[in-house]
Amino acid sequence: MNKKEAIVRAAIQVFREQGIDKTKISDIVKAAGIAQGTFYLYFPSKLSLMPAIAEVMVEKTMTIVQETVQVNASFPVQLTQIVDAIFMVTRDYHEIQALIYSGLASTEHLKEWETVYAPFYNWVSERLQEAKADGIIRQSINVDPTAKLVIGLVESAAEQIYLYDSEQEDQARIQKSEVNIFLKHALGIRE
Amino acid sequence: MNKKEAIVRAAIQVFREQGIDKTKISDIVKAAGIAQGTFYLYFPSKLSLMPAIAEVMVEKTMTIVQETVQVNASFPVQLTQIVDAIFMVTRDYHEIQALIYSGLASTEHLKEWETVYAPFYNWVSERLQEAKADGIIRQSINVDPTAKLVIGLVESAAEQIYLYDSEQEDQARIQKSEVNIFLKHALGIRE
Amino acid sequence: MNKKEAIVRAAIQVFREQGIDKTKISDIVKAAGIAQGTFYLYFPSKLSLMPAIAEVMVEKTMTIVQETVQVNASFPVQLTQIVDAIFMVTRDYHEIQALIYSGLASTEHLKEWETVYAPFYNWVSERLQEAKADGIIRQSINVDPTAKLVIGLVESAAEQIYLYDSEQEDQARIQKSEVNIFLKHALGIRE
Amino acid sequence: MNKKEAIVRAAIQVFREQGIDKTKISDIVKAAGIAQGTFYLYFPSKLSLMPAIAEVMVEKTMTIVQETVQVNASFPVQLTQIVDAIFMVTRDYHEIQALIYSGLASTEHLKEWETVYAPFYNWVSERLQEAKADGIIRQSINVDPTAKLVIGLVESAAEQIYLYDSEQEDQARIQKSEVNIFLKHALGIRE
DNA sequence: AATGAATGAGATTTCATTCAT
DNA sequence: AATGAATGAAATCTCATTCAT
Repeated sequence: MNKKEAIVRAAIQVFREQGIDKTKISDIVKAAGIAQGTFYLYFPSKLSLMPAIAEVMVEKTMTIVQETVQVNASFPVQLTQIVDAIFMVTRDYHEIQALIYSGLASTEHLKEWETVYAPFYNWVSERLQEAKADGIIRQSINVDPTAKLVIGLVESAAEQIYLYDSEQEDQARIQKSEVNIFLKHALGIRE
Repeated sequence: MNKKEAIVRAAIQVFREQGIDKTKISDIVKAAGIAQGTFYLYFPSKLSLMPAIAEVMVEKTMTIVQETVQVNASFPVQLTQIVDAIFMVTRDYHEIQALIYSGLASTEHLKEWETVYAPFYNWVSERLQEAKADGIIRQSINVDPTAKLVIGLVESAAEQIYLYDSEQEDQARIQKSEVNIFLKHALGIRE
Repeated sequence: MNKKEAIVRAAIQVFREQGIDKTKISDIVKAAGIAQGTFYLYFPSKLSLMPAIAEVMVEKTMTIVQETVQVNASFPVQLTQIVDAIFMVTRDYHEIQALIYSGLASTEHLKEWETVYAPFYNWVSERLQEAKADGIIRQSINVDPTAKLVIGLVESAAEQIYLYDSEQEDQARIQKSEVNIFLKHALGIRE
Repeated sequence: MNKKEAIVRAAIQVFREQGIDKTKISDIVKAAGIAQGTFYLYFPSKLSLMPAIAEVMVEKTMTIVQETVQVNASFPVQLTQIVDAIFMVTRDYHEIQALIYSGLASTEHLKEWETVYAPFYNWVSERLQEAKADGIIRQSINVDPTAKLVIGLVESAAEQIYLYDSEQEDQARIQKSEVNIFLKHALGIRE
């Protein structure tokens, strides 16, 4: 069994349950079923876990997105699917997103953050590029920065709902609909 | 002199300088010029400062926004001014925003958060309402949820820039321009 | 209203509820309905309360004893009444007795202790003196030390019961009966 | 080397020297020769030491009693030896007895107290049983409750002397003599 | 006499980290 | 590689006491 992976898994679980600040290394090792000292064979500190956690989270995000978004669907449909996917990830992992955010921010691991998140930005960027090439969205769009804006917009919209309560599916449906309309206009979608 | 206020002021300052994790209560009281025990007269812990800090931050935001946005300007101009203002606040206080976010999230003060942010949401909502009444933006807009989307979008765009480095004015200018165009289409602004 | 008395009353109440160690001066003043600083106008410290509390306790004890013991009763009857009275006091105030004991012990107020308890010792001593004069108990008895032994014996017997639970009336009845027989022989009572 | 035992040993020593109130945990760990944090590995607080201390104290008492009381001596002689032993223990450890008493009383460890004291009660009870079988004491005696009365009587008599001053050997001799006579009659000893 | 906010020395407590096994 | 008891520096927190009002 891979101890490093066990540590990361356990950390995600414990962080979600009690927050990053209140979590002691001893909580993590207990959850991982390993000895206190073993932790230090793999990570020099609590914060150094963050990039590894971030990586796992981005993988999860990508998995959910790719499971949700149909390759052959039209761009407008794909866009609503992306929104669905991001809402889903936010609902299930918003505590982790927050802690990655503040955990990375409070260290010198910041540069790794961009690298880690890059695959998701790129993937959306590519979708936008295709849509632009197909003439489905306005031609004035710069795909790279716009991809980031879209992801930021949707994530923040989802957080506004799920920050308080992850059981808000009614609210979430309304918010998603608002986001879709907002995006349709922002991107100048022609149907 | 109001000690409670002094504590909050000092906490914001010290948190900005050294981050929330590295800040000891003793740093805060030193900066506030009060005795260690006095802190506990007003706050039971470091995290319980968060709602009070959030309140001050929203006040600061409102002040900057109202100083930046001209009352008589047209809505499109006001919108770019709102974007400028949010970027400004984010640049100067992104550490605080991050910590409010994770600080609130890791406690049970979540419900207070909506209340605290409400004035800002409302203010933008009113601007949108006026613009809608004047026929400047598309009539299909629901002003309340859209106000939240707009603020979330701009904040997340600003954070993408300033999270790494608050000296990125060139990058910021480009990002703001992207946001403005994005918003112009999203809101269906007619000039 | 007499503040000093209010403080002593409040202290007894709070000490009984939470023990001497866990009781802060702030708890006492809160219960007494006075300001923190006022305490120090009457007592220089928490432990300096002890002699005053002890005095009140001995008064209570004497009151109960004198209400229970009939002046005209024969000595053997009076003795069982004394046992009843001490059991009663111990049941209701054993926490206080313990804290007076340790409270006085941990200070330099020890000398006051003897003075404070003296009236009770003396009263029992007088009863023994009378009984001796009446030839009801053995003539070899030294009344003063024996009075102390009797009180010590009965108190310790009562504590053995009530230390754990003040609702032990069945157990208490048995124990009292044992004490009475023990004392009857110890004192050489002739009936 | 057993750290838990070292802590209890050190605590008894330091408590005797400076009293329970004035003793800091840091004093205990210093005396035990361990690190501050190690204390918390074994005990959550100063008061939680009490049951462990009580146990050691009862062991010490038993040891002294068994060293003092001669197995082949007649019961009357054994009884005076028991009195001697209890006076000795009280002289040397009255501070500890007081603190066990109030320390146990102020916590929820009360139930353990009976268990801890049981061996001593039983041992005296057995002596009484033998004496009763040998017809040396009155046949109406119930050995178990009487054992407790005897121990309580002697302890309280000893405390009356040594509470104030452990150098009172003259007083102690007189008091012991009083106790012996008192007991001789109470138990109906036939010589 | 009475108040109670403020104090700060000093206690408790935590927990990341080490290291002998 | 793995362990986990032990560490102790460094933090939090308490609360008796003061003192300006």
